[in-house]
Formats: sequence, structure tokens, C-alpha cells
Amino acid sequence: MKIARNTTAKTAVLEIFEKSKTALSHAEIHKLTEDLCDRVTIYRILDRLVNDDVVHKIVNLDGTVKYAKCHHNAQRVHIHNHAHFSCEKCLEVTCLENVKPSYIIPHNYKVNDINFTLSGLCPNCLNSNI
Amino acid sequence: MKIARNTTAKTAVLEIFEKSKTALSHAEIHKLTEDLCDRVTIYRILDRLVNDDVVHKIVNLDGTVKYAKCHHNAQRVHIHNHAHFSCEKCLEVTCLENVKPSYIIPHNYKVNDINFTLSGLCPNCLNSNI
DNA sequence: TATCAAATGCAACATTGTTGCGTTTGATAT
DNA sequence: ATATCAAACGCAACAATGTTGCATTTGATA
Ligand SMILES: [Mn+2]
Ligand SMILES: [Mn+2]
Ligand SMILES: [Zn+2]
Ligand SMILES: [Zn+2]
Repeated sequence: MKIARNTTAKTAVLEIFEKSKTALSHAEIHKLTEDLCDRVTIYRILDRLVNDDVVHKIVNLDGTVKYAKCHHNAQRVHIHNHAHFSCEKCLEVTCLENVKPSYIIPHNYKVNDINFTLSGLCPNCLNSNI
Repeated sequence: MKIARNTTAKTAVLEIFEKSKTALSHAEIHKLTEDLCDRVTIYRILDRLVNDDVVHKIVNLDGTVKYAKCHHNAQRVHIHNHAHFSCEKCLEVTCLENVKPSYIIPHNYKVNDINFTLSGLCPNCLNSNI
């Protein structure tokens, strides 16, 4: 098996996730690192973090892909069965850790991953819309 | 307001949707039309069909985007609050019209659209895996 | 400090989706 | 049947996003 290493780029990306209250896109992360590394490296770091269940991927109907830190008690493998909200106005994507969808799926399906994203207006933008 | 027209390309795309049991990607649809029209036209037709709530868009965690016909009683505006299943092996995406997630979201969010996609192994692939 | 694979940089490429603009075409009225 | 006119189209050009191969660098360990 592979032995992971703590590189400066990976550490920087993790710090960025730690500080951010919203989910981040590849481009946003790359910009926030201020050219610390190549954009390909960011892709590869994100791949590894998703594989290690340190961050999770969020895909929205508009095609945007974002990433957010996993706020689970353990670093073990798990399914991210919580909702995400994508605001059509401010374009921010946030984890709604407490909104967990319940559903009944036939037993002959094996579910490995979930993408549950709601889009519309977030509380901020809904408020300023009045 | 715009007055829609029934072009040969749009008719062909609708027939393709009618015949297909699974959701289709832009590339798949374009191939099935056998170069009846430009690929940009397919994009524009899909945009219109989604806008008119004739088909709905499905986005998977692996980044693939697919479209499927809406099987609702009416052609009016509605939210597609049913699950979709994306098989990691055969790569087929199907609508699970009967699997509707229930969830409780704070009242200060306004939800306009939903993307609920489960990925894993479909019944066929799960079966042939034994 | 030597070792060695993990991780990176760079270039090149593929895929997907968008935009502008001149041309074609489908529906409607004449 | 024909004229009309905007909806829809074709084409080219572009942008964004993500992937791959390979030589080089770097982090952890001995
Ligand atoms: Mn989340
Ligand atoms: Mn569906
Ligand atoms: Zn907002
Ligand atoms: Zn399958």
C-alpha cells in the first residue's frame, strides 16, 4: 500500500478548507493558494483527499463541482448522506449537515455514494430579496 | 414571449428519449441522431426541453451529466424530487421515480431544484457480480 | 546522509459547454 | 400557394474543466 506524505501543498489546501465556511471549487482553491503549486497538483490533492474521506465532493445541477471538509467524528470510510445547498444568487455552496434525506431504495441496489444537492436561495439572499 | 417550433432535430431528440429506458448524455444523444444536426443544436434543444420541463437534468458525482424525460401527469412546472441511480459498473443512469427523499430543511431556504443521485451497483451488475 | 517511492511541474491533450453571427426553416397570415 | 419573420440552426472560435505521461523534486524512513 501507498504511504501518504504531508507536502506543503496538501497542508495549504487543508488549511484553506479549515478556514472556509463554504464549499470550494478547484479554481477557488487554486487561487487561494496563490500559485503555491500547479493546478494539476490541486486536482491530485483533491483526488487523494476525497479518496481518504477527508473531504467530500459536491456536484450541483449547474455543473459546478465543489469540495468541503468532512465533519465526521472519525476519519473512516462513510457515506455523505447530508444535503448541500447551492444558492443561485450568491453561488455559495454550503453543507447542511443536519439535513439528512431519508429514502427507501429496493434492496437489489447497492449504494456506495450519495449526491444530494438542493438549489435555490440561501437565507442571506432570500432576506435581501424582500 | 417566444413561440416554440417543432423542428426535425427536436422531434428526433424527443423520439430518442421516448425509446430510451435510461437517462442519456449529450454525446449519446448526438450519436443516436447520426449527425442529423450539429452538436451545438443538441445542446440548445436540451436547454429548451429542460426549461420547458419536458426533460430533467441529472448530475452524477463522477461529473457525468444526463437527461431523462419527465414522467409527470402534466407538462407544468415541477420539482424533480425523485432519486436517480448511477451504476459504477455499467455506467447507466436511471430514474427511480418511486424513490422520493424526505427531508426537513429550515424555512429560511427557498428550494427551486433538487439533484438527488445515488451511485453504486445496479441490480443487473450486482447480480452478475456474485 | 543515503534511499526510494510519493508527489510535483510541465506540456500536451480530451471533453464539455458557450457565444456570436450569418443562414435556414417552421408556423402563421395573406 | 406565397410572403413574412422570428425561432432555430450551422459553423467557427473560444473558455473552462479535467486527464495523462514523464522527467524531476521532495518527504519520510532507515
Ligand atoms: Mn457536505
Ligand atoms: Mn428522473
Ligand atoms: Zn445566496
Ligand atoms: Zn449497472
